Amino acid sequence: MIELDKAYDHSTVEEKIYKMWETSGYFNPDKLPGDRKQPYTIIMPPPNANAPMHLGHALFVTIEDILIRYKRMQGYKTLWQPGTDHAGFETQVVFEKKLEKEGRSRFKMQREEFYKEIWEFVQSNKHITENGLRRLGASCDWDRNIFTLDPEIVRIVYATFKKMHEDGLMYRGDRIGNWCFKHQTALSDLETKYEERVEPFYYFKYGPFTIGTSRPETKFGDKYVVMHPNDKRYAQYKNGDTFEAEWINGSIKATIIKDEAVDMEFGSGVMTITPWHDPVDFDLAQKHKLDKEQIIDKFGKLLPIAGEFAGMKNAIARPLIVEKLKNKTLLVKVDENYKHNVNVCYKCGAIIEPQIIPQWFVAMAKPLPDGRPSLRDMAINAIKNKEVEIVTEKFEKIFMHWMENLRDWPVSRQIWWGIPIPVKYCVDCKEVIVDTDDSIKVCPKCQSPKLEKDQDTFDTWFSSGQWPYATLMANDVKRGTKDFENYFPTQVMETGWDILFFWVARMVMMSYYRTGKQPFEKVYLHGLVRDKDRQKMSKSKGNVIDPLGVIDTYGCDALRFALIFSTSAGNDIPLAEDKIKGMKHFANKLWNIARYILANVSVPIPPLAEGGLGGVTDADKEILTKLNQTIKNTTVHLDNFRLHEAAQEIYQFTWHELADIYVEASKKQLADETLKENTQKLLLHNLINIIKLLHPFMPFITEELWGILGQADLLGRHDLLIIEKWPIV
RNA sequence: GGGCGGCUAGCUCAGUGGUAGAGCAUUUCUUUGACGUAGAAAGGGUCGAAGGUCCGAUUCCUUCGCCGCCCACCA
Repeated sequence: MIELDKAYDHSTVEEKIYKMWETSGYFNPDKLPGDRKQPYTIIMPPPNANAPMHLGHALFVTIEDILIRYKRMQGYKTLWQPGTDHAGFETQVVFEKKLEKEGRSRFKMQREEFYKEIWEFVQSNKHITENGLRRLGASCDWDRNIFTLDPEIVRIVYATFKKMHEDGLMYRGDRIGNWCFKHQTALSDLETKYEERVEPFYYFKYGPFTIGTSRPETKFGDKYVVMHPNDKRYAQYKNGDTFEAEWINGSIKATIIKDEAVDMEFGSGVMTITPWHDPVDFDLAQKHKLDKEQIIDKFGKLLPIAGEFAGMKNAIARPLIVEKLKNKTLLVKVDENYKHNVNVCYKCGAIIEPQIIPQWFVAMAKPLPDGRPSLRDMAINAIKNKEVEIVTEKFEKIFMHWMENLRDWPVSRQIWWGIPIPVKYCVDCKEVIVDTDDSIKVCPKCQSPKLEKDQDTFDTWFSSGQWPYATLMANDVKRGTKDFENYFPTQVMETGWDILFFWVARMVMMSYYRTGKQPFEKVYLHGLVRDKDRQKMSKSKGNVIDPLGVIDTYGCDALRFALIFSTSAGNDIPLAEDKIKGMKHFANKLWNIARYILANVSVPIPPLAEGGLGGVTDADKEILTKLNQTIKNTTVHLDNFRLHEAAQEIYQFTWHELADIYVEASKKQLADETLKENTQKLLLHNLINIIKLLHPFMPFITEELWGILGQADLLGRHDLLIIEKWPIV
């Protein structure tokens, strides 16, 4: 007879069990036993290779691992495709901070040198991330592990770029975009945020008009004054009229533009425009075909047009310019309490300066040359037709709303850590040459050998947006598999709602574009893990829970169960250490149920599946009914992504039915010779079933107990629990 | 400005057209051999407010009140 320790000790179990799984090969769908035909695939959202483990990792691993383990037990050919992400901008920002601490800067480095260092930095952190996933119990197929900068992936990304370029969806445009001075790169709208500021709002005399602005330092070149066509005050002026206006650095010849974009109620109801540095002004200038002039350079300094202010940072120049205008008696009044939103970089908080800098864009609303709808419309249709379903419908609404207002996507970044844009420009004839393997040495149009490489890299999301098919296609090249054929489209994409637009939307669009199919059938979105007061966890608040530390203290299973226990899809998750502790108690409860059964049951009940199990006493009948209900409900909940309800169901049964009631009843029944054998069978039957039901949630303790039951000769023939059959009622 | 969501026990949250649920916390009792990381018992909620539909509403509809989030953004 095997006697268990009085308490479950996770520290002696987890590493051993994980190794057992990994060497078994069962993470790899090709090595799963039995004749498995139906695939079930989840592409793991690749964690940033450089990011330290946080609870977000623990949450996504737990959810995806539950789904995968569940389906594996149900006999599916399960592939959970892991990978890590170079995370272009994110990683470069982290690395630049590191350089800053060392008193260095990328702007004083060679590009190759910088790239090499950051590559090594990422490679060394990558293993830490991957081992963290192992400690969380992730049953993903490490044989297929892949990195976003692997050459096979890059080739697929380039092929997409080339096709988009040929199809006229990828274009290089002189459009206004967000510019971060600190990082010296363009950013998409998603990568900026608004902050409320109170700043002075100035009214200046401009010829016969009074104009309002919060940014006098951009106004040097302003030579268009815009007013509403219905503005009765200025009915005597016509569109295109000109006049002389005394301005900051002398007299300016100004032109009147009438446009309904002007709000007569705001400010003075009249404005001058700065098309190079303001999106609204830019649109107006495009519409009326007006000149555009750059006032501020890429570093936030005023250009020579600013006269004596040239070379100054705009913030320093502003009060001086106001002072000068005041001395020229052009300052009318100042509103000191003007509250407005300022666009800032989401990483560093530096003010974003709109700039016209040539960037590559993907057309979102342009129909495809092969007759298919635009990228945007394909994604909208996918949701409407339910080819892609987002779990919890509210996100479908949010998704649609965003999609319908989508603008073209700028995909070039002026950063170095990323996939270079595979384009060369002919110095002589300006031809744009797409060269995905660096093989073109002379201009195909004018034969000039003077070619310049595009210096930019892709937005990370341009490559990760292709991740579902790119990983599978890359596997096929690297490993000679038929993964794309076998596993695409995938079944579930599980990720945080915060990257619904960044990532999920892009994956849907690009997948339809490249493969004609949806990348995944379901999207399950999880929330943010917060502390018990619903505060976001952050280092500065000191409320961060380190998942690996928690695993050391309470065990991985306890952490997983706590994360999943009272959360529904899409809602943020408050997690306190108490909760994890409570779930450790639950693991211990399960352990002790097994301990009791091992001490009291000596006969195996082969063949388990072939019945012979019936209730004799009321307690017997009751527990069998409840067990069957639990199996049924758990299965239905899992099928509908209600993981928390499934967890609660099992918890309730295990503790409050099996332990509290039946185990107690069994003590008397075991003493009665006429009931003894049947009671033993029922105890074992219940234990085996809850171990199976719990396995996706608490993989370590269940696998350990399974092994012990096997050693005690209570299971008949058995393999690892990870591939046992899911109970069926 | 547009959109989405929440409001249920002290706390954190599930759930439901038919007499309200869990975990934690609180109180009392119990050291009988599965487990004191436990067991037994108890207290605690007009399910945000008002109206409507219904035999019946915490659940469906409307309005309102707080709270939160997303998107857009005014010179």
